Amino acid sequence: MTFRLYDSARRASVDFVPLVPGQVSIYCCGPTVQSAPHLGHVRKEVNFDVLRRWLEWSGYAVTLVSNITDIDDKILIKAAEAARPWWAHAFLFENVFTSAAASLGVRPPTYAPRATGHIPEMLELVAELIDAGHAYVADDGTGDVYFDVASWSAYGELSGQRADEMEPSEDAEDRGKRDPRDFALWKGTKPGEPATASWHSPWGAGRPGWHLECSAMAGKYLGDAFDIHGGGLDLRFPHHENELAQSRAAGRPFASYWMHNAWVTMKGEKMSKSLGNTADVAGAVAAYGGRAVRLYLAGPHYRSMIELSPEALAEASAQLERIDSFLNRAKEMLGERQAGGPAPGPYHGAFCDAMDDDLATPAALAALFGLIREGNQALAAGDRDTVSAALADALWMLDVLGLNPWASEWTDAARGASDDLTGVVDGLVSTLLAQRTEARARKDWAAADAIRDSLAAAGLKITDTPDGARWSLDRS
RNA sequence: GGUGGAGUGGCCGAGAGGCGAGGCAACGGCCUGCAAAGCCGUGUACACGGGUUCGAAUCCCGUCUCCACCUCCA
Repeated sequence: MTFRLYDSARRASVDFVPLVPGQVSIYCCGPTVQSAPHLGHVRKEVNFDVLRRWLEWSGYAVTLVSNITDIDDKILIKAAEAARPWWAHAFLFENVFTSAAASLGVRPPTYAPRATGHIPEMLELVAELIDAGHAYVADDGTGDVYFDVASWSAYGELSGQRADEMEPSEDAEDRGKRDPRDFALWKGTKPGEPATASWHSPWGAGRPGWHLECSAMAGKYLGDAFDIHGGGLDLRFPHHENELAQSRAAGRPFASYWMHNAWVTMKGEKMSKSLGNTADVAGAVAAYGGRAVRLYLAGPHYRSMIELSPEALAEASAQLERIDSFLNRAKEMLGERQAGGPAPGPYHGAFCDAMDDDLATPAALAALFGLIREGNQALAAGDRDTVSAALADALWMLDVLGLNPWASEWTDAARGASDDLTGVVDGLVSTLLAQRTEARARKDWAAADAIRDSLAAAGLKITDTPDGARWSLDRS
């Protein structure tokens, strides 16, 4: 079975055929680093990280480009409010964003180009568009350069919008636009803007428009034609429509497939800064752990809206406990013995089929849980071979999803965290557990339960196993 | 006005003409000193009204409700 994906442009699931056999090039719109990311922003990171991992496991060499928009109206405004230079503001939040993604096990993209580092490429694209008759310099002296939507008849092909049916823009800042639908490629510097936020161009000092950046950077890193363009559903129009128009109008084929993830909602409404209903990534990670948050974001299908609630995160956490409980018990049973190679069973095949079917993570998780049930049965029956195979395959599936607790992205994060006191707690708790074991041995249940209760009060869950008591953090 | 999406059992969440995805919760049983975990079992759900069909949550027609995009937005 080959990989199939839902192409937003064609509005259908189609077989994926890369431009170059064995290679996949992906451009995914990254953050505008104006403030800390919320869960909606990182959903995209997680979704596309899963895509990348699946393609890599499928044998493709993947190049993933995710840009950093580090110059933009909002950055200038927010930086001014914070009384810091815009470039310092942008870099600060780029770092916040990067660590938020890392805290969810998202691997860094192959390239993360910053808009400000690619002004020459952007100017080149603008020049091409002007030469081709698809862009014009505003005649009001502002130095703005606009894309001429009326000159590009295919405009609207991505979003299905017909230019003549659109609501007229109420943008008061139209300045020198010939048509309200035209969008800025280059913004002439306005009075009062920092001199550092201004670059020379043949049309006067200014800075790039948002849409222009992505086309220019995609072209530089992936070439005029590449495989997949991704981003949040809300970018489809106008941002992606504009990217597509300006790229094709400049003679560049651009993306073969468009993938858009749905957003995170709160009380049924889209999470967004303008609505003020955002949930901080760091807070969720602190409360539930990065893997639980990742599972919450990656579990539902990427094209489904997901509602954020404490219950939803708690459930993801409960699911993770079921997974980890099997992993840990299997590891204990097998000891140092390596998990066996996955003799691919029905669950393995079901998992792969699901992932090949437009990243159907819900069905993939169902396969994982089926495998875990099988593994738990084998555990109870003392069937080491089956446990070994189930463990190996479960770890493989978890690697695909970025949820393998023993993979470096999670073990490194734990090791690097200054507040990881696992070893310390283990030392303290083991003494108490030893006392409890003695109490149980002499059937002093009251004493044994008192120790368990006191540990529970401290937030630790104690589980008795045939090989002794185990403790874990109780996140429920 | 234009363009899309959604309404599934107590909850979350898949599926998209015919065998009850999966998870969480609940209940019963096994196991356990008791728990926990695990295992076994228990659910006849698809907004509403019609229609097509041997058969519809899935197709068609109509209705209602919700959300989003068309303006910065993952």
